[in-house]
Amino acid sequence: MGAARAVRIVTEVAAVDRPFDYLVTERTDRVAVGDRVRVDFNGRSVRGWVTGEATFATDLKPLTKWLGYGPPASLLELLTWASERWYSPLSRFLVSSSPKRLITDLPPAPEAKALATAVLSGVYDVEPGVLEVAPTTDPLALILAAYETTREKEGSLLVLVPTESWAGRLRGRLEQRGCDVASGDDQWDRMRAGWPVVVGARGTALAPVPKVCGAVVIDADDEAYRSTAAPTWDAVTMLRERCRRDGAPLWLTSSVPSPTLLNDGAYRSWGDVAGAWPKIIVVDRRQSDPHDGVLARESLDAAHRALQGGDPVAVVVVLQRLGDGRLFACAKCGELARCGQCGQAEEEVDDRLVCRERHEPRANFCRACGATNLKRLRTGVTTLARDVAAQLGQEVSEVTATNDLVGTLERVVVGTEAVWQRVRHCGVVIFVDFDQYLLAPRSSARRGAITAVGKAGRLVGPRREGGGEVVLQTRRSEDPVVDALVKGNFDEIIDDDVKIARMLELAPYGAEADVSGEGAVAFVDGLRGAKISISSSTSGFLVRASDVATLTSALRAAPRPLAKVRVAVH
DNA sequence: CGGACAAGCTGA
DNA sequence: CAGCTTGTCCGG
Repeated sequence: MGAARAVRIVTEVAAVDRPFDYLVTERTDRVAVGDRVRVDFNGRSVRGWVTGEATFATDLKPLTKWLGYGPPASLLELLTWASERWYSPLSRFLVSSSPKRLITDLPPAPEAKALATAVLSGVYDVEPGVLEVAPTTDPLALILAAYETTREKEGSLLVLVPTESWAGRLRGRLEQRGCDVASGDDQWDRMRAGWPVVVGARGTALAPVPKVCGAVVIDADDEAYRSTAAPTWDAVTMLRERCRRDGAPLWLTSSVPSPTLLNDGAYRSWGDVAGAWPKIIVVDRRQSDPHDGVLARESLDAAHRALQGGDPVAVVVVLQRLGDGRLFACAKCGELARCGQCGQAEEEVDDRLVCRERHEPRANFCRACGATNLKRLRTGVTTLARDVAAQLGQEVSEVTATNDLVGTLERVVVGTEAVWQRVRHCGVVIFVDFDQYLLAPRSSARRGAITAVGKAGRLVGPRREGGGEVVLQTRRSEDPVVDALVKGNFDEIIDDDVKIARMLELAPYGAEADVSGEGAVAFVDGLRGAKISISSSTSGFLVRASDVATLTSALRAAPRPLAKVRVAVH
């Protein structure tokens, strides 16, 4: 009979974010750190996790039952770090790296096999770090290179892509080349057993592999890598920390690396960047005939060229609707109505022009030529589709996130950015109103504009291979973003964004958290005295600090009010 | 979170 | 003052 044993338990009850000790009995003596257990907690039976060993005491209650495997012990420290980093109960992260169904058996993991030499011939060494990669460049060679360089080391290679459907396709391609891949919640047991490769979306950053030997994140700036629900953790920050702890290399790709991604480091180009961007045609709508329809003459020409080709879907027309705001432009000279202070698009309210921030409401006239005749520019997808159909003399399919129509699309598709999900290839993508990106009231708008063109590029193919075309209809042809897209060179944009982030102390040169909910006022009140600044925002408060550590320690030190508070640490 | 128990409110 | 609501505390 061995010494009596006790373990530390964190329960599923997220509101009680603190461990409790329980006694290990004969029927629960197989428990290990990380495992799922059932305990009697204040009179009710709840599930929990073993987070560590505890010192024996006589007044402890016994564990009720061993339920199955949970995250490996080696992952618990990272999860604890994450709960502090994003101001969250530990149980939230324990759930994220636990299986949906209980797992009581683990399969033996295979060894990481060498790739066939035929496959390897196209693979070359790539140093870890941030890689600038054109959107049409196939990342498979990079992933295979990462696999080959880490294969002999102990642990699993994590490969992240923005969507599950991409992960499914990538998985098949890696298996074809001889990799043993685990992906999806139904293969949680394989990950827990330490499968050589794990492929998936955001959640893969918390895959229950015991050790990471390397990680690759494709399109690391994609918004899909950040959780929109609290805790608002992001896969890149998580993997940086995970790889640092496991001494594993990390490869991050992006077509326009953000300051956060660069994180004070440098980036290198991978492959032919400029030539792998699509061919761009800029159409300045200030100069086009005002009697033209939504598509300018040059856009119509490009559409007709595409319709000559064999693509089932030849033409994609994209309209990004950002809120209900409408753009106004001068009916005479075509210049956009923009705020003199912030440069954002203005809209008409009570016969006056105001920007979103209501900086300086002003009389209804054009700054450029003084004309008082302004016209509304924005249209919805349905009216746009009708106009495009009339202009091209073709049947048109509408694609938006809400109308997930199944079946075949017409050769001309009009829609929001939901089209990237529906169409795989086409001859031309036309952004009817590219200014919607350029003038979006977000600091990341410039990169958002470039990313959107990159997604369009995936449909039409790279310029070097004589792919299709991307048409940008704009009133801001002189914009540096448009210029960079035409050249396929984003160095200036990337450097500028870093300078702006430094100047404004945006991430990674400063840290921010949104505080909202009923108890936000009381919570923010309790933050006084800490080295932080507090300002009100649309949803509540914006709390800022010089760095993440200062921010999270201030948040943790503040008393939690009874009313609900949502804290989103960026 | 949710049960336990205490303190406050109400009505015949 | 029973019977109910609302508040506060605490869990191993």
